Amino acid sequence: MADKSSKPDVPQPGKPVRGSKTGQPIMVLFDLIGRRWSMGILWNLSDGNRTFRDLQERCGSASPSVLNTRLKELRAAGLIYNAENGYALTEDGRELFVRLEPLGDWAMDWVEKLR
Amino acid sequence: MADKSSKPDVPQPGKPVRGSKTGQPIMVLFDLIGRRWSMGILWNLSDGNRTFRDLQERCGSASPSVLNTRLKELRAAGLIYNAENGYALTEDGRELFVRLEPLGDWAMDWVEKLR
DNA sequence: TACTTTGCTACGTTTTTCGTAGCAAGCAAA
DNA sequence: TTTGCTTGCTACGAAAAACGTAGCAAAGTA
Repeated sequence: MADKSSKPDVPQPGKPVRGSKTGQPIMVLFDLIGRRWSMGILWNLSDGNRTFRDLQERCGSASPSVLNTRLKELRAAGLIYNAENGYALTEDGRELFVRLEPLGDWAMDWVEKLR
Repeated sequence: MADKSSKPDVPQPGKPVRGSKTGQPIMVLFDLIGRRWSMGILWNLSDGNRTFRDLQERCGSASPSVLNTRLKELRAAGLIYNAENGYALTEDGRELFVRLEPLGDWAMDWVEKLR
């Protein structure tokens, strides 16, 4: 594994790999969680551990390869870890989730309004 | 393969174009804002109107084409609008930002910890 | 032992994003 | 009026990311 000849794949957390050059913390965070499935993964881990397959189902159309990439990224960033019975949020991950949670209720109203 | 002469480009809000099949509101929202630059744009509009160029600078490496796409998406979703002096948050956009704001302080601590 | 589930990797194909290069419109001197 | 600047965007080829599917080793189950 870790074939360096073809894929860079997993970005290092803390360094703005790609994205905002400013280096502002919020932008570093956005660069990490502002990707497909990242927030969905965190959201789905919030109420208990989930296996890879669980997450695949809950994240609808995420292919196993991207899902795997996202999981590695989030793990490298210290937001999730590999528990015995699947993936789980770390303390940091839970803290982040707490800040994400209010989006849930708001999204309901917003989607409602759009229809 | 549909029409080749024009780009689909702008997804319709409210319909999970690509992404989560579940249709859960939060996933619809994540599908919109969980893309490169989306949250950064909202963040940068929070403290006043910004021109296209302003946003380009603040969003570091966003190319004008993606930036334009993101702006169209957010506008279609009713989160931003085209004011006389640049782009601005709508009422909904401001409401969303309020829920995003706590991430800023947390990100500072988090990035600090990572170093 | 054989079968199933799980967690992933490989890999070829689409989609997205990037990185320029324009270009029309507005403005502001000259 | 012409010239030159800035702004908001579009075009387009190239690179990177995401997709979809196949497949495989390990662990669990019958």
